[in-house]
Amino acid sequence: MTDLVFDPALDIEALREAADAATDFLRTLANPDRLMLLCQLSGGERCVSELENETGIPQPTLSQQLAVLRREDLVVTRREGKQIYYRIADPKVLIMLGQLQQLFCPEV
Amino acid sequence: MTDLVFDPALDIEALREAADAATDFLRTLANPDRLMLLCQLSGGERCVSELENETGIPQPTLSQQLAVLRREDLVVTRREGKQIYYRIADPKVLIMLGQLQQLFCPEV
DNA sequence: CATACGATATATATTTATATATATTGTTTT
DNA sequence: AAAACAATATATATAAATATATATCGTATG
Repeated sequence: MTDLVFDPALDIEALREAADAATDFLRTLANPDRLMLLCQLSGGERCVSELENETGIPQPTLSQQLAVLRREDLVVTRREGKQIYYRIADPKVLIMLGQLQQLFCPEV
Repeated sequence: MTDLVFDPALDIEALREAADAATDFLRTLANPDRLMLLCQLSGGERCVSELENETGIPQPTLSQQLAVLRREDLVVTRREGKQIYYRIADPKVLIMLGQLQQLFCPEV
């Protein structure tokens, strides 16, 4: 019998609240387009047209998915002339990307 | 400028494949009921009625969400008389639960 | 003011969640 | 062994959320 990963002292309502917060976060990552965008942004900020070239995601889809990431405060933007640059704003994203890479990109 | 979390040598098609696999996994976890069930199971196997008592999730919902976890091979079952016992079958689940606990249950 | 860049709106399709009812499997009692 | 009961699974219907494509709009720059 392994140890509990979640402490039993964390009662059921507390667990449910934590689970709600965690699933909000997970749902936001759980889309291939958004996950790829975050991977690109993990290497530093990018403007929309750069992301479009790097990922091949069509612009309106890109814009919609970036809006989701903005709404969840996972990224922030900065305007420079006509370009809008995106960067990761939540450190949890980088932690989770590192973990996912270990689990799903073992060869790297 | 931080380092890329994902190696650039991982070209875009490879990245997309990894992203697809990762998002399948994330989507399965990205539901409060399923996440709570996995948290309970992280402490060792449980039968359905135990899970029902511990989580308060109504039985048909429980059974449906457990079916999702089975279909994705995240859990396996064992019958003992009338009871069916569930346990975690994929080590990635435990790793991810530990990570989520660090990110979302800092007080524990 | 024309053009480039990006955001927003709308429509449609697909997926996922939730509730209720019913079926299946196994156990216990007679 | 048949009947009654308990545990779990499945089916069906409906509602809600999400994804995807297309079209349109706004803003900044040259």
